[in-house]
Amino acid sequence: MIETYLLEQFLGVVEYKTLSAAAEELHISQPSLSRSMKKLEEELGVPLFTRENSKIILTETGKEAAEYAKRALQANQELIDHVRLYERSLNSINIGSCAPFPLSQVNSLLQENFYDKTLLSELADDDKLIKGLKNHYYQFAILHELPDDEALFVQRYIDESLLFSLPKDHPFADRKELSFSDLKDLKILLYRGVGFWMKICENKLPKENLFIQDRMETLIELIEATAFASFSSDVILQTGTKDPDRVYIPLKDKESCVTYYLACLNSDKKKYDNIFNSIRSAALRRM
Amino acid sequence: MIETYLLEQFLGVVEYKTLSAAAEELHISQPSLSRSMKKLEEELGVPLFTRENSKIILTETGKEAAEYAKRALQANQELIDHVRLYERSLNSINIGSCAPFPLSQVNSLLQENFYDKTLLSELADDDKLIKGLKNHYYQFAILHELPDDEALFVQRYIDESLLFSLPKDHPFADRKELSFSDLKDLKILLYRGVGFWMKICENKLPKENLFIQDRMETLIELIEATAFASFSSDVILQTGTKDPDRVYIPLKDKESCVTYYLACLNSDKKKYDNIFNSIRSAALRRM
DNA sequence: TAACATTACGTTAGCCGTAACGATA
DNA sequence: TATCGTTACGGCTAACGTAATGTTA
Repeated sequence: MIETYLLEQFLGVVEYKTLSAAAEELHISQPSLSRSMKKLEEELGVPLFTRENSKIILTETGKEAAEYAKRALQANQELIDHVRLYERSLNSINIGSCAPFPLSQVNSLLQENFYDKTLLSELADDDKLIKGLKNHYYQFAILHELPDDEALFVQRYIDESLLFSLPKDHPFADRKELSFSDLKDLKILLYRGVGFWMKICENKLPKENLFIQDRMETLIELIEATAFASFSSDVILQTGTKDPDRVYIPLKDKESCVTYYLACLNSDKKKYDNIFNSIRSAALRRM
Repeated sequence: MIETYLLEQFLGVVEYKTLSAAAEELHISQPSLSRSMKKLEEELGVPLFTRENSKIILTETGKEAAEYAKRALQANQELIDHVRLYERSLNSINIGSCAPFPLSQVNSLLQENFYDKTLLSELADDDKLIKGLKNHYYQFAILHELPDDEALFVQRYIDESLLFSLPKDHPFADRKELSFSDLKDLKILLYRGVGFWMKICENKLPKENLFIQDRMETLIELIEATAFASFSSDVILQTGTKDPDRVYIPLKDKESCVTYYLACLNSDKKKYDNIFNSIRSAALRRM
């Protein structure tokens, strides 16, 4: 068997063409690399380079060897990656979500069920969520679209409708509903950590009117101190506090109303059965 | 990246369950193996064993790691095997054949065309020949059945018909033809290196009547010194010498008449075009 | 002469084995 | 006590860096 360091050095030489360039890249001396390549050829029993005019050039066999060396190193890296992810998945529950509201809900539900495990949660795009489920980076993902994937178990979770928040003395304050096109001239305060909602806002509204805030505290202060508009949602109002100085107006665009789905790997479904049961019964209570 | 020797040692421990047993198997000391496993866990950043009661037991993560370690070592071994075979295929032409007669013919044809390369030839079963072509162990194979395989280029080569050889004073000597069933009471001298013909003889004739000889010289001496029967073929008589003290009688069974095919990989076909052309024109001359 | 590879030589890191130790059945 | 694993210590292999040498453009 060939030691890994020889293959790494070999691929360095293949990539950088000369021993000197590769040695610098690999942070070892040129003579050391020269010896390593000799050793590799010795162990394979096959010449990988032709040495002429103080140049080393890959042979045909060397090119073949490079292809297979790549595969060997890739398998080695996959071992490392997979084992670390697997260990992580045993000791913690990792949740990815496309939006913050359902994440906090699911978080507390999971905390009750897995009190002995660390919960890690983060926002991510839908495709990153699905990839993450598949490679065990996430155990749960909250999506806003039904994925078409055999490997995933998906359960409908909860709906959320965007509301537009305005001071009570705003000209639009007595409207029964609004649409994104009505808002295009309004300055709007927005929290950066809203997941996929950010993309919808960026698509529907002029960028220069979106005052995006990194810190929630700052956002709240600004809402209190100014007459700028902002967003909320039906489910946030149900659980959170309503600002008495503001009115909340529904948006009639179809993008403002989403359904969230909770997903896990099919192979994990049994393990998390009680989670999905809780969600299902909670959904029934809401109906 | 994880060095190869650590993975080999790890899989040794996985297989032999205890450090002491694995150490003996791997021909290293037990403490060395103990340190290696610690180092592996250290480098992965993940525990692979639980250590209790002076026992080490694989964790769930350890089992996953073993699976991936196997793949990594397999990729490493494939690198070695493939590179060696590839180098071999560049420097020599390797021919496998199901029978000796066409092999010697093809051998001399190839010798003319590749005077700068070493020719290696050997007898083998048809399935070993096809496998050998596919993994570049052989560049050419002589088969006696048309293979059904997309990856292979196959050209009809030559026919051979078995003849039965008898002393002129043998009761069967004036027969025009014979069949295997006629021969079942005769003692028959046979050379071991006849390739697939051996299987046909073993199927059609009683084992105790086959006097198989390892050395061709011995066979010839025995044929001259005894009245036992033996085999020859039409093409052998055409190129070789006919024994004036013997008669040669055709066998009417369909198994006694075969067609040989010369095969190579489709991807190599262009490289060997002139070889196949020579064969084709030689075949036309015989018609 | 500048760039590149190889050879020579001394240093050092790290892998190994022996021996001693600790724990368990 | 026998078995198994870990720790401690010293040796030795072999990978490394520096320096010198050889070769070509």
